[in-house]
Parts: sequence; structure tokens; C-alpha cells
Amino acid sequence: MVIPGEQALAERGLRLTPQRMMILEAIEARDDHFSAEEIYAQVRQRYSHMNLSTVYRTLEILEQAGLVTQTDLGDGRVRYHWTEKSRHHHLICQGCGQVIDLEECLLAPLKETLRRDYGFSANIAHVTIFGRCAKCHEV
Amino acid sequence: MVIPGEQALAERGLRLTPQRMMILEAIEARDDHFSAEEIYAQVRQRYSHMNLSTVYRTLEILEQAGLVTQTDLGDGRVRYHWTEKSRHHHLICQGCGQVIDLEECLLAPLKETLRRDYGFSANIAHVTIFGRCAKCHEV
DNA sequence: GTCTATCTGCAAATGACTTGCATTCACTAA
DNA sequence: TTAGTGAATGCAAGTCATTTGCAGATAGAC
Ligand SMILES: [Mn+2]
Ligand SMILES: [Mn+2]
Ligand SMILES: [Zn+2]
Ligand SMILES: [Zn+2]
Repeated sequence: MVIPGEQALAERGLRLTPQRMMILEAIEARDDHFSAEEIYAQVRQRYSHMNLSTVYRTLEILEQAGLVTQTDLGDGRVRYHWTEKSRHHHLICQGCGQVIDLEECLLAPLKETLRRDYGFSANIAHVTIFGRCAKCHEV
Repeated sequence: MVIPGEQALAERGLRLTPQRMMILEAIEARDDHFSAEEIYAQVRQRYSHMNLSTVYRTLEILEQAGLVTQTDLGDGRVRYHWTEKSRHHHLICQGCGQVIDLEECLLAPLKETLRRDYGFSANIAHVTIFGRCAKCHEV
């Protein structure tokens, strides 16, 4: 069983520990935006000795490798997303909580402007923008 | 002595306490991006009984009133800025730490797109975008 | 002046995340 | 195969900005 994440770890000279393999398996089974705590709980169902610190440390590595991206969905914890599953951004209404998904390309013009005018390579792979949706706008 | 902030408080039916007046005075004397702790320290030089919780609670109120805007400059605490002093955004290089200031209008096209295509009124008054500056790009 | 909901002060709590350190173990080179 | 070794894990404790519960104080209304 070859998991894409395992190859990425090997390429970077990182060790393929059972813990990392279990975390990778858990993450790749998900399509949503997970927190460290959620992955911890998920893996613990099959391996009750999983450690939360290890999850945090592994997620940090995966993020550096570009396998997952972070975003702040406004609930006070970092949420991750498996990069290859879909590239997108979010709008979140501070009135009703509605979450609108945006295509990746929506931020392309901004990214291009920053690169052209400032030589700045913006790290905006997975952004959440807060505001008010049409329904909640009048409030 | 009439401080603009005081009027805004009155208009919202909020009380004009000595603590709030001192915090307003401290904030309006600043042109930079201050944290709650910094305002606390500043006010305490003249009124040693100032309380940190009061500062946090006051800043929350001022933010709701639109008198200050928040941003995350990447140092693990919320930083505020007196709205009327200048409207801008930031680029921060994760390589060398350089901070580039952006004119407010740089995000206008994005804001307009979100409003037109999604009916979404984005709350992006004071944004910090992380990435790599031209010098640090090759790394 | 009186009244009362709002504010403040204080101390304790929160909670996501980090860290120090001893132990274990995945890789590598012989 | 087998040591050898630096990297990774487990655990418990720490961090620290921010929040909160509550009792007492007070701004503003009448
Ligand atoms: Mn997402
Ligand atoms: Mn700013
Ligand atoms: Zn809404
Ligand atoms: Zn740089």
C-alpha cells in the first residue's frame, strides 16, 4: 500500500514511522477541514496510544511539505486540508455562519498584482475571508 | 477636550468611564500597531490602577464601533490600529521579516468581485498577507 | 439624590499549542 | 545482519494571550 504522503516524507529524508503512516491514512480519508484534535481522535480509535503532540508535530511537517494547507475558519483552532483534494478559499458570513467556497483562481489576480508590483510571492493557498452575506448585509 | 472616540461611544449608548477615556487618549496618541498589553502599559504609567481586562474589553468595543481595526502581524497577539489614521494592508516576508505597507485600494478589486459575484460584503479593512519578498524568493 | 444596568477589578480559568527530556526506533553503513 | 546514531515519540509540564465569573463600584437617566 503506497500512500502519496509517504513518498513525500521519504523524499525529504523524513522517517516513515507507524505514527506518521496512521496520521497520513486518517488525513487522506477525509475531505473536510480537520483540526489536530480531530485527527488525534480519529487515529486513536484504532491505535489508542497515539499522542497529541505527535499529531501536532506531524501536521507541521506535512504543512511544510505542502501536503496540507492551513486556514482559520474562525473557531479558534488551526484547520487543515489535504492539498490535492481541492484548492479553494472560503467566505464566512459573520451574521449567519454560512460558508461559501471559492475557486482557487479568485485570488489569482491579487497574487499576480503582488508579484508584479512588489516582487512578493504571496502564500495564499487556502484563505478565509470574513464578512456579511447578501441576506445578512442589512444588519 | 473632545476626543472623537468619546462621541462614538456616546452615540452607541456606551458609558464614558475614566478608564475608557484614558484608553482612548492612549490609542489616539499612537500611529503604530499596538497590542492590548502595550496600551495597558502605556496607560499604567499615568494611572497605575488600570486593569488589563478593561483594556481588552474596551478594545473589543472600539473594534465593534469601527474605531480601530485588527490585524495579525504574526507575533501571536492581536494588533490594533486607529482606523482614521490610515487605511492600509501589509505584506510580511516570512524569510527576512520585512514589512511592506499596501494602499487600501489594493484589495478593492477583490472586494468588488466578491460583492458583485457573491453578494458578499467582505470585512477586509486591515489585512496582513504572508509570503516571500523578492530577495527571499529563491530560498 | 436615587436607582439600576453597565462597568470595573480581581483572581482564576481557558485551551490550543509547545516544549524539555528520557526513551525508543527508523534508517544507514559496515 | 547488526550495530550505531540522530531523529521521533510519549509524557507531563509549561506557555501565554485572552476570557470569564462575580462582587462591588458608578455613569447616566429620571
Ligand atoms: Mn478550505
Ligand atoms: Mn496596519
Ligand atoms: Zn449570512
Ligand atoms: Zn524577505
